[in-house]
Amino acid sequence: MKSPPPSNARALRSADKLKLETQLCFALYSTLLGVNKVYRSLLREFDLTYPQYLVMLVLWDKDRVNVSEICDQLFLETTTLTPLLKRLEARGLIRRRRSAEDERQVIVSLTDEGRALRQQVKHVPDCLGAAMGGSLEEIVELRDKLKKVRSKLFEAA
Amino acid sequence: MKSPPPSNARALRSADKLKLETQLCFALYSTLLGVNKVYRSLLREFDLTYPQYLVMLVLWDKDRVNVSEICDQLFLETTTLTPLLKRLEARGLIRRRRSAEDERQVIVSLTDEGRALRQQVKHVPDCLGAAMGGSLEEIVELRDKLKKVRSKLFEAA
DNA sequence: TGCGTTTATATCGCGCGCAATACAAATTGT
DNA sequence: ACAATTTGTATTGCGCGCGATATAAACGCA
Repeated sequence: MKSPPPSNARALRSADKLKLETQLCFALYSTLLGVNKVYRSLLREFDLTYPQYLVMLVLWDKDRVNVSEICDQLFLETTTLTPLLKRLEARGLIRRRRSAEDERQVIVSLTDEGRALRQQVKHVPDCLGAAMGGSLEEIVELRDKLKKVRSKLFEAA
Repeated sequence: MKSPPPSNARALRSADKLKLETQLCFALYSTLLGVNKVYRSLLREFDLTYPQYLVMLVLWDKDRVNVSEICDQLFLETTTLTPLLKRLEARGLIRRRRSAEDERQVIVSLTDEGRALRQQVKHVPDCLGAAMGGSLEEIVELRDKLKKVRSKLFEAA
């Protein structure tokens, strides 16, 4: 009713910026909670978590990569990936072996079961597209805007 | 070079949909990793995590709410919030008391220290805006598109 | 009144996600 | 050749985030 207009019509008052609905970051955060929720129900039958599924995506694209290359592609730390990879190995989807050329490196490769899984999950991206709604154009646009924000964030941090 | 064009020029082949760079979900996931990274460095001095900060945002907007109302606003489960709230209480920022009217409810309220913290962090949203770049219009547009995706995801799951 | 159901919160177990730290292999500089 | 540095991975500790489960309070209804 009597809310005073800010001096600059495009700016927000400090109090408004502290509101949840205003914040892009919270929209991102809460949307990802929804993404995880959907992936959980989709990947449940394969006994996979979403981060594990992401590692499989990396390997299906390029087999036999070392740990730090997976780190780089997924924006994750070794600390996160080492135990995750061990679980994938225990599950029988991947193998981990020290490189012969460079003993420091651990080469991650797909097992036959890991390779075979690809066919079973190939419908998953479509399931998510359906769950999120929107046209292909909208999805591509949103994705590329996020990538831009992501690169800004990682160079800022 | 010799990649066969799909029957529908706007559609993607199943193999391409399984690539990381193609996926909107991974863009979301990895962008949030960047968001968390920036928030960690910003909130470090206040000894706050990002989810804890979100709870404070809820309380600064409306003091004296029960746990499930915080759950609803943050899209989180009680399971996540109960221990988080205990940590905030141990840190001296909030109080937790059983409601007198309904003994099942736990009413969460700000301490003086919790209320005072608001002034100290009010620059944080601007810091993130700067870290993410982009105009206010772009941010608002991206935020609202994410909200739309979020509502779809939660009704799908 | 009494009994089944719903609601609100809590406990437990597990898998991320990262900072701090450790350590061995590889590389570099002298 | 050897010491210092860098690189690649692993270990530990802690805070989410949620499914499965538990429990007490409130409610509904015969």
